[in-house]
Amino acid sequence: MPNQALIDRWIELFPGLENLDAEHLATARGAIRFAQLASGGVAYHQGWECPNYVMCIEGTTRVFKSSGLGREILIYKVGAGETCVLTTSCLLVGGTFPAESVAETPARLACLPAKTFHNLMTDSPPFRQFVLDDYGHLLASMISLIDEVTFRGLDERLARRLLAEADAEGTVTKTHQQLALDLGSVREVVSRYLGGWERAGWIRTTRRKIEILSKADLASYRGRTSTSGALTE
Amino acid sequence: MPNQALIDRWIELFPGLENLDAEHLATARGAIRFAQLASGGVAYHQGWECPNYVMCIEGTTRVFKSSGLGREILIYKVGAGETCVLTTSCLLVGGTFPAESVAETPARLACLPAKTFHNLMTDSPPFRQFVLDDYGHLLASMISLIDEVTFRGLDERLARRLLAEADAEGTVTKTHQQLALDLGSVREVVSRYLGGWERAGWIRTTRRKIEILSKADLASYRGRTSTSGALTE
DNA sequence: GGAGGTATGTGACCAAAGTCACCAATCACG
DNA sequence: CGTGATTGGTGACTTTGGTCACATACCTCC
Repeated sequence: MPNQALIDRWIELFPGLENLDAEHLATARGAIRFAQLASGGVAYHQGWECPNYVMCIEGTTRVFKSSGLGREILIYKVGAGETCVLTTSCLLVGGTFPAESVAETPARLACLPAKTFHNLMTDSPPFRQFVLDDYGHLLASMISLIDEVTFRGLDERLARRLLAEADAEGTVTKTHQQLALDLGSVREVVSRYLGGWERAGWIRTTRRKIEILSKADLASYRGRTSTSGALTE
Repeated sequence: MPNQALIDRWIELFPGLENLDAEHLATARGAIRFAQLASGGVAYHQGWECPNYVMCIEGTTRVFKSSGLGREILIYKVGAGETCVLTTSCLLVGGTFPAESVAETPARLACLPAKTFHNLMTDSPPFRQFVLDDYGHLLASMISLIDEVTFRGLDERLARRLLAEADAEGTVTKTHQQLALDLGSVREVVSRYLGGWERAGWIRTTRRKIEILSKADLASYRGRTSTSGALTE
């Protein structure tokens, strides 16, 4: 894809950028670089320096924390039109990347060099707004992740995850192993719950694919733990 | 305490503010308000609007997420000289407070009204720097919390927590119940581990107090889970 | 110095989730 | 087709951590 086409696509995907004045937008256009990641390619390893502000143009990237072998937990995903918010944190504080980031599908990324990022943060209020909005949303989603991991059962989290991963037809194209990695658990446990739900007629599973038959049952599913109804009283 | 003394104390505690130019600092001084919280007083409830940027002058505040009754998990604490970073997020994104914030000891807070906060964010680069530095650190600490909750045993987390709460003499002045709430667990389990460590001679416990006798043992303690040594290889 | 509140110790039990060890499908590809 | 790799299914077992039910302590305050 020629560079000009990429720039157009980039601007189109991030409408927040249209509020920049001409001068700042020109600066951004001039400095932006594009990178292509194959599926499974590593965008960041834990501990890496963060030389760019990264926006995703195409494909998706998983950002996760990995344990001493075998287990991982998904922190968030970055899709087209979203930014890799952890890079923001690195850039702001000057630290290193605190997690792993790997392309889930082939991905194309727009990278704004740190220097340009900092200049724009200083000079352009709309750019600041653009960056900090995303950041705030990530924080909120991380708090809700902490809440889920601490207080909700794996079954409940799995149900949510299925709904989150489902496409428009209600199909999730993932292996049990991949779901387990998203949740910080292991395959056997995921398989067990899915098996139960299949027997209950809520889903149908085939190799690499899970069809959701009863969105409602999954959505209202609460592990035995739940007192959450009482919360709002 | 007279207002002037509070202002002095505030400026002293937040040296980052000294980089503001005279004009902006004067704006801040003019707008700042002080609030006093009794121990156990609520600074924020989940879902509240966030009308102020909050800095802590004295005492400490716990920011935690609470489950459907009885359980909580500590997200971070705010001590003198620190800011309540979640309020930053609320202010920047315009959302509501996503957790609870309660004074652990009597606390005095400096509050900068949202309007002044936004003006300073726009006009003063040093103020921005001041705010965003803190903001970035919170993300890193939340990721490490997610990691701990997901992959580490409660015993290991308890050991860390004791070390974190210990004063210079190695004494932790907290009840088992309070420790349990910090960790998102329950008293009985905490008591069990403490009992074991007391028998092992690592700590000595008395009512409301835990003395750490062997910092080294606690610090190197790893639940049975640990592959973490293998991580770095 | 007793009464009542607060904090802790503990045993018995249970449930959730991880581990281990297989086996059975399914698929890709030569 | 047939062989090997990937994926999923399942039973048996262990560990961790939460629940319940009490029994003590200890501390405060009249």
